[in-house]
Amino acid sequence: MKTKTSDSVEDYLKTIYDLTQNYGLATTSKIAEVLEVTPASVSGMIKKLASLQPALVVYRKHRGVILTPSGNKIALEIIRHHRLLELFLKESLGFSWDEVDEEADRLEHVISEEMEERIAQTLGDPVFDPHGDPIPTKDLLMPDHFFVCLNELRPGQGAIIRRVRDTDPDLLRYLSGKGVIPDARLIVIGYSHFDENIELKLNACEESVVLGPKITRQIFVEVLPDE
Amino acid sequence: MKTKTSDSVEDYLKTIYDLTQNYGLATTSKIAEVLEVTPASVSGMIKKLASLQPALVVYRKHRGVILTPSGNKIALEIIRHHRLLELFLKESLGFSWDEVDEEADRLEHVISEEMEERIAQTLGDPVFDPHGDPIPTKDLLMPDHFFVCLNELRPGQGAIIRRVRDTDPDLLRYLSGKGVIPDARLIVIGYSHFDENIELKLNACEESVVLGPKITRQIFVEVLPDE
DNA sequence: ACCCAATATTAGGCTAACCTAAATATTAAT
DNA sequence: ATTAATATTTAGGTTAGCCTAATATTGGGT
Repeated sequence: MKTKTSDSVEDYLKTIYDLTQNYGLATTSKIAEVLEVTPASVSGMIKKLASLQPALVVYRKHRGVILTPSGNKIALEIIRHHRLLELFLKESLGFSWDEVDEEADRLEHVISEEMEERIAQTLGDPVFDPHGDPIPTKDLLMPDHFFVCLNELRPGQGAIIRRVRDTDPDLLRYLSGKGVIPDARLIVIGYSHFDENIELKLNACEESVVLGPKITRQIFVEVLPDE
Repeated sequence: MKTKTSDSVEDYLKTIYDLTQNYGLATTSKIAEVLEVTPASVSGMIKKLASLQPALVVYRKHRGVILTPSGNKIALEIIRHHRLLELFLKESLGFSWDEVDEEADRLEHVISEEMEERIAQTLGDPVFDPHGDPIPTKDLLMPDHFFVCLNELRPGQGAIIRRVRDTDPDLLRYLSGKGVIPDARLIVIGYSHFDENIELKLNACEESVVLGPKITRQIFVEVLPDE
């Protein structure tokens, strides 16, 4: 009977997956920053992950790290847990979207296969979590998602928000206060190429909003055809 | 900012609470058996718990251990988590009563105050978990429960099952198969003082059941007045 | 091409929680 | 009251995952 991978290892694999997807590559210092440990600890753990049987990562010193198929599988299992839990906490217990990430970060390591399955069934095998992040299927395939990054839009373009890829509760509360949430319809009404600010008019709100690139790079939309 | 007590410490405190309640006293070897560690490990941990500031247990060598008020408080917090979770898993996710203990054992350490609160609200501040074990209130008072142990009943007496105080999934499945579950109505139809076996006729079942003392000592009932 | 700043790695230690084996205390039985 | 059996504690060791400080590598700017 193979013993369960530790919470810590699961956290590293999930982080490497996320950074690789959203950042292009997973570096020692980025991992350290996300997990709130020192770079030295990351070096040590990565070396260990690379030398496990089977290896969970491929490691070239000073070059960053990528997941092996085994590592990827575990990462996707945890990410499925995490995203199912986020949606479950929101739908079944009434959590708000800025609170679910933190709670799911702890629960993701301890739920059984059976609980995962029951949650998925209760929610009707959902494809997106409350932030619009895709939920891996039961056989660990990541659903395709073809959304456009909000920072690519220009004045005149209409769109529907599909994904807000950030976990900072303060930011999420700020955004939902302005109506910037998944499924909201908007039109871009301004752009400044100096600071890359984008001004939006949400259908559901009177006031327009100006968002900087740090935020717009985390938001993905479905572009609507011109009227 | 006081740092969270470890899962391990929480497990010890919960176990000491349970053994003290159900067994009279918590000995090193009983704790070791429940937690599936060696008695040597228990000795070590108990010494540590007793020397913490504030102490969580009072320890007299070779005499067993009891909880201090601080230790009791933490134990009750975990037991509240555990029992709320058991009921939640059964009511909201459709788990059966023999599965919930194991799942709750892992979840109890990681849910936030807020999640505890939301679960309690969703369930309407319940007083008993699926096995009939009382759930401590939000301010950590253990509800009174005046039930009689099934092994004290004799032929002719009627009763309603209120609590089945066991966590073994096999036993729980066996009992529910025979109709022996909380809220079931029964009449005692036989007793043997040689082996302390008690024979029951459940209202809901055709067949009668004979249960040995090891089982009847774990079952508590509300005795019905004579007809 | 060189050097410096940024990034990453190694070396050496610490702590929590477990283990085994040996020593000691308690209890029950003669 | 002694002894054997049982229960408990101590001594010493392991492992995972973290830390700090020291060292090494890389890559951009001149």
